[in-house]
Amino acid sequence: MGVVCGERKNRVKKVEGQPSKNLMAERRRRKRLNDRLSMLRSIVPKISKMDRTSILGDTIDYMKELLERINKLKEDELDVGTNQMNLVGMLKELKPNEVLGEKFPQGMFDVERRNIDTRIEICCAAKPGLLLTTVNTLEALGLEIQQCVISCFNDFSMQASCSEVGEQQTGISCEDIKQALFRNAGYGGRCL
Amino acid sequence: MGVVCGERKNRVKKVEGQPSKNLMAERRRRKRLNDRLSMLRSIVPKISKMDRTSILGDTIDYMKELLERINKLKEDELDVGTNQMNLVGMLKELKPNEVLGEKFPQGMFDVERRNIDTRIEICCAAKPGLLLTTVNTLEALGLEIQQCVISCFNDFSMQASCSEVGEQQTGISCEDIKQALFRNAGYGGRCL
DNA sequence: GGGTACACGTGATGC
DNA sequence: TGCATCACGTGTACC
Repeated sequence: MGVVCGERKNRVKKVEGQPSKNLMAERRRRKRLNDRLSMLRSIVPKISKMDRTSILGDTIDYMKELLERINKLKEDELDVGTNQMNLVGMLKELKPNEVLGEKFPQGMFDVERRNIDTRIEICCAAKPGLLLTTVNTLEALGLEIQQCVISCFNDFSMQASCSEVGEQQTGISCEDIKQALFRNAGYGGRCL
Repeated sequence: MGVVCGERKNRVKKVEGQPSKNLMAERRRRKRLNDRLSMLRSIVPKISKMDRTSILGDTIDYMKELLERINKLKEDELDVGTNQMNLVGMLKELKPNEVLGEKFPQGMFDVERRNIDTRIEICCAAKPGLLLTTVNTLEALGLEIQQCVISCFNDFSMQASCSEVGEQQTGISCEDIKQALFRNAGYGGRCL
């Protein structure tokens, strides 16, 4: 139990000069450890008790909480990320004309029928009066614009859903409409 | 120097039964502390050394890193949040007609000049042929549409930037354009 | 061998 | 008083 007498002095006599150095080193070590502990205590916001054990325990809890918050934030960012992708996709779908030049040097004209609707999609180079003549052409073909989104900045883009008016139901084909719009836009009589 | 003999026993004789209990308590305490330290070491991913001091130091660094990551994520979320707000704002600006009914029962017609541009903003109830007549009206007034976004779903919305053509510069006032568009949309001769 | 880090038992202190 | 925690000096193992 640590109670020893004479013979022990002989055992440790050769390290007589050492203890003081070891003592100082141990003191420095304890100081470093306590400093780190103080830093930890100053960083962790929720300290239940000033115990060394409690400090470490609270630190562990706090780190777990931080990790959870990071996971939550990452999930949220993923969500809004996809949402933003959707919005960007919508905008791109709305006006794909900004990248028209490389993809459709001759413009893009698409007409198709869905039930009673005639869906028209145009994307071509803009020029003065094109909007007016296009709307005029559609009316002349007996197509009434029900819903549409039009934008003309660098290019002219139009997406419209039309219904046929008057008695001339099915009197005109999608291809005819397409050719009429194509010519109206100033291109030749043939399109891709 | 820790080397003591008989007389020391006498000094602590009154607490003879105590040391063993304190000893066990101290052992338990040390064990708890080491357990927490092990948990910390298992949680923190980057452990430079197995030192107690290093473990605490690495824990501190890791916590700071986690806090930075949280701040980064929060900033990002704020950014995409505002970006999304911008996009939503753009879309709302593009077609505020969806909420037209409550806000502008008589439609909204705005015309103003900016340098050589005439900016027109219309938001009113949709009706067949309105797009055509509106474009026609603008042309009749000597206004050539340079840039525009038009949408007609539940309501008709148009934002256009026009330039005056021909020799009739400044021959027409913003108010005149406004009244013309207002009448063209089917309303009376007066608008808000 | 000199240096470092840890575990240990112990005394002191606070509640 | 009893119980828990801490600081301390020391012994010892590892490079």
